[in-house]
Order: sequence, then structure tokens, then C-alpha cells
Amino acid sequence: MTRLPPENLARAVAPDNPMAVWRQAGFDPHDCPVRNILDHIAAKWTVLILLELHLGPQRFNGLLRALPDISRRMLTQGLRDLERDGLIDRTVFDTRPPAVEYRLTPLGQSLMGPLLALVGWSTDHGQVIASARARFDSAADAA
Amino acid sequence: MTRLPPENLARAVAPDNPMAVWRQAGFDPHDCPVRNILDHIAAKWTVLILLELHLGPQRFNGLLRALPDISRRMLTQGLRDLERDGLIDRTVFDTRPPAVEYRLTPLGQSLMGPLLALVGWSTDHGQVIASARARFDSAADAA
DNA sequence: GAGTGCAAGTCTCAGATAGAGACTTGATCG
DNA sequence: CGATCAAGTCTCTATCTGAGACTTGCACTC
Repeated sequence: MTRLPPENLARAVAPDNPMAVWRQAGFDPHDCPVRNILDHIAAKWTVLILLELHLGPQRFNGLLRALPDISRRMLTQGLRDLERDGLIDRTVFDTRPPAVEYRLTPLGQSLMGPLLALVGWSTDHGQVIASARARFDSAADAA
Repeated sequence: MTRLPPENLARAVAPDNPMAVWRQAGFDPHDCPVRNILDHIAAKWTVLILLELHLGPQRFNGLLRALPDISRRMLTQGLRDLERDGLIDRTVFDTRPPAVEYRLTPLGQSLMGPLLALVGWSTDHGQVIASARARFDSAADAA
């Protein structure tokens, strides 16, 4: 609780902020590029799938074993989404029983740079965030 | 459908891949750092909230106007999550009626680098992804 | 002093989504 | 004949999301 009135919340003109650019460009909220693309990339399981495939090509059951608490249904769906977006390739081998291999496409590879940077940030700041959470939760309990 | 049997799916030893590091460190799937932290950062609305706050401090109803199709409920929840993680600050001014201002903390600021890189990647490759999707969907229709 | 407005939420309910795990398919093994 | 394996699909329930009505406390108008 502060007494300063919140006058003049000046919006910075941040030339590197996509939000500012989109707004100038007309910004149709139903075609928001972040939501359209990042919603897939950053969905619950896709980051893990991409990290695992970054280690090398992998098969369906291999991914299932590598990502211990993903369900088959969610793995299938995540793989389909990534394939649809052109980030991974799906190859069927006609062995018996058939095997299916997933691997990153060049487009998928090109995503790994930014994605690993973000994952790196989150592991770098994991402790700080954990203690922020603990502080917030104990303040909430006190209230 | 290919005829090469998928033998020896050698897992690359990628020293920069967090997955490999975690696995060596014991990797408790229920304490997965990516999911714990990225699930919040990369949740449906938080990226948009962070981008908007990167333009400058903003109040509740201001965010509601800025992010046209977010609901009050989801905005409240997203802001709470970000506050709990220490990425944004919430300040109440005792004007009448009271005003509440949200702004990035230094920790939140430090996230913007990697996050903007990822958003940049997604806008850079938006066209490629859109056409990959169109190709995938028309192939599915054909089948 | 009754009515209206405002900021920043909370509440409720319906519909969408995620997860657990049983089932499918076709060929090969005991 | 029955079991097994890979790569899914199907079903059913539990959880989550979104729309939007409602709340609270004060100030301002009539």
C-alpha cells in the first residue's frame, strides 16, 4: 500500500518489443503470432519432446520411456502438433512390427537455440524462483 | 514408409542439452525444472502479459484492454502466478477507488532477453510454419 | 440519502481439455 | 493356440478454461 497516485503510467516506446510493433501494424488479437506459434512450442510437453529429440532421433516407445509421466495420448498429440508445424519428421520403417522414428527437421534444429536459452534461464534462476514462491506462499498463509 | 531398419538410434551426447545433464543428475520427473518453471512462463497468457509489462508498468484494467480476449479470471491468475514467481511486482495505491499497478521486477526483466529471442524466432518463422501446417492439413484431407 | 460509477477483483456454471489405462492390428515366436 | 510387440486409438473421468454476473467500498450527483 503506497500513497503515490499512479499518474502517468507512460508506456515506454520499446522498439524491440513485439507488442508495440504488432499494435502499430493493426494487431488482430485473433491472429496473434505469439499465441499461434508459441502456444504449440511452449505447450506442456512439446519442450520436453524437443529436448529429447535434440539428443538424437527417437521412436515412440523410446520417447514414452524417456519422458516418464507423459501419457500415450499426449505424446501422440504433441508429436502430431510438432510434425504439423514442420519441426519434426516422422518416418515409418516397414519392419515387423513396424517402427516409427521421429527426428528434428532443420526448422526444428533452428528453434533449439532460442529454446535452450530459455531453458537455461529457467535453470539458472530456478533457486531464486523457488524462494520467491516460498516467500509468497508463507505471506499468503500469514494472511 | 522406408525400408531401412531403424537400428542403432544412437543418442548423441549433447553437452548443451539439459535433458542429458538432468538424466545424469538423477532426473526426478516430478521435479522437472522445465515443467516447474517454463509451464508458468510459457503458459497461454503469461508471455503476452510479460510483453505488455515490458512496455512499462500497467494497471489491471489497462492490461485487460491491452490483451483483448483475455478474461478477468485468467488475467488475475496469470498475474498471481507471475507475482508468486517473483517476475512482477504488485503495488496498491490507496487512491479512491484504489489502483493496482503491475511492473516487471529485475528478475522479470532478465527473462525478457531469452523470451524476446523466442518470440523473435516465432515471428521470423511464422510463414514457414503456416505453410508447413497448410501442407500437413491438405495431406490429411487427401487421406 | 438514494442512485450511479469506478477499480479490481471473485464466483458460478457450462463446455473444453488432459490423463489413466483398456483396447486394436497384424505379424512373428513358443 | 495363445502371447508378444510397436504404435497408436478409444473411452471415461477429473481438471481446467472462459463468459460474464456479482461484490466491495468509497465518491459524486441529484
